[in-house]
Amino acid sequence: MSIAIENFVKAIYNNNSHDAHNTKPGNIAKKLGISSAAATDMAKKLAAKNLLDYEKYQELQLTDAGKKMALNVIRKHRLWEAFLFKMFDMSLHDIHKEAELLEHQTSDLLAEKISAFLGHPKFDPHGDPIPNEHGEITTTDTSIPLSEAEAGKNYIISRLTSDDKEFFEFCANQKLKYGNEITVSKQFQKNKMTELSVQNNTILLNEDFSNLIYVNAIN
Amino acid sequence: MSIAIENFVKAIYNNNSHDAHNTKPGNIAKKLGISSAAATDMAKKLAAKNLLDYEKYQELQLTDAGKKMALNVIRKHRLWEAFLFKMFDMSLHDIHKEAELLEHQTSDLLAEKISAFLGHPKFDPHGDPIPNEHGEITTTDTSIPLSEAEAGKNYIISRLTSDDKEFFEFCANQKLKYGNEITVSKQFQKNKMTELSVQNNTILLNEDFSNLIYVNAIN
DNA sequence: ATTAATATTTAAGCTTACTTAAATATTTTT
DNA sequence: AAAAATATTTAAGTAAGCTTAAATATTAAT
Repeated sequence: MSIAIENFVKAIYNNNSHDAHNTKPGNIAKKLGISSAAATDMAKKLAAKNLLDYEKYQELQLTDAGKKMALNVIRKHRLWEAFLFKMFDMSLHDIHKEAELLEHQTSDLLAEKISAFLGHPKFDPHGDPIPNEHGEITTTDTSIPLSEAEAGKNYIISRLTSDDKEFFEFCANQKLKYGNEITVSKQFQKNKMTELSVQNNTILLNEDFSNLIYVNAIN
Repeated sequence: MSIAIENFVKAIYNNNSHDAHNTKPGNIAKKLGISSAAATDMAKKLAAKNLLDYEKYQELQLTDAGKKMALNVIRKHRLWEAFLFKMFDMSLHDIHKEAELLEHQTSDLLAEKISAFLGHPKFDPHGDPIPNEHGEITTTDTSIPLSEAEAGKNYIISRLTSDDKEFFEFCANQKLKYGNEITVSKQFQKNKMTELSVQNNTILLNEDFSNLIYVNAIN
């Protein structure tokens, strides 16, 4: 299957994985940087290939085959991220961009070699789960966005969910990394800011950023 | 530039690098597995982009820009080969196939990271020279095909010039690896066979294979 | 030096993956 | 519930990268 098709099913899967209501052609088109017309066209073509269900004006729904394809690409993406992160001194954003390209040109064999080399990791450097070779995600995610965390409690950063360069640069500078421990000191209700401390730094986050950072409470 | 274009200039460069007379559209077409008509079309298009000189019925000649592009792709190919060879237990043939895909999806930045990690190697696992980041090959090749080696002399294997799976499997089994020392025991003139020994094995090669293995004499 | 065999080029056509513009349907607002 | 705003779909068209078949040129053989 082509790169365009792989990116299409991946975009649907990613848009669909948490909430489930932004997979109309227009949403996917925006994510991929193509026109809505192109997305509608592609949706029809992929429906014919049995990768998704298409009904006019409805949300696009991946079939099992479509999900499997998406998860296979996502697996390769996240394995590359984990691998490049371990091997080279590169920013999360640069790593993401490389993985975005390499994911489509990686055999299942090479993916397995990378996975084995890394000890079959369950998460990538953003904390996103890595599907196994059968396209299954075996971990259950109990994390919540930082915007919903409770003041006075401690958390571990479990996911950084963004592709944005500025976001990653900010996180890197402020030690907001996957696996790091933080303490939420205050949630400002009116202006929706979150105050927290990491490694003796106090940081104030607006809602945009605190929604992109997922955390797990420490018992 | 597209993958098709990168492969096209690469094929011309490779066909042209030793001898210089098999770069007509038909030769390139055969190498790329496309029709001659498609190759002629592409040649005209690339001439318009100033990547090569095209004259009807003549050999295709890369311009400086075309050579630079070819060498940039070849650099990435050979860096990937060296990297995968070092990191993973994979056959030379499999490594070649992966590199053939990855070479087109690798930023200059990542290529530099790989090169630095490997200590800026000058050769890939086949013994082919790795161009530097400016597209220059700084090593001079004094090797000769094994078919032209002298009986009774010792040599170091300097290049294995093939993409063929059977060839690589044979070489791997017979310890015919880049850098290994061999002794040529006899050249059979009539049937063009070469007899040699590697690590206490005696091997008889036909012309097909002895032309693909390049060696350097040991003083 | 013709003829025969090959190779290259031209021409017409196809598929993929887009585009823009217009038509149509859905959603939101009032 | 109708009007306004928004989104989706349809239609027509484009560029890249191929194909096959026919025309033309080159190369090899007699």
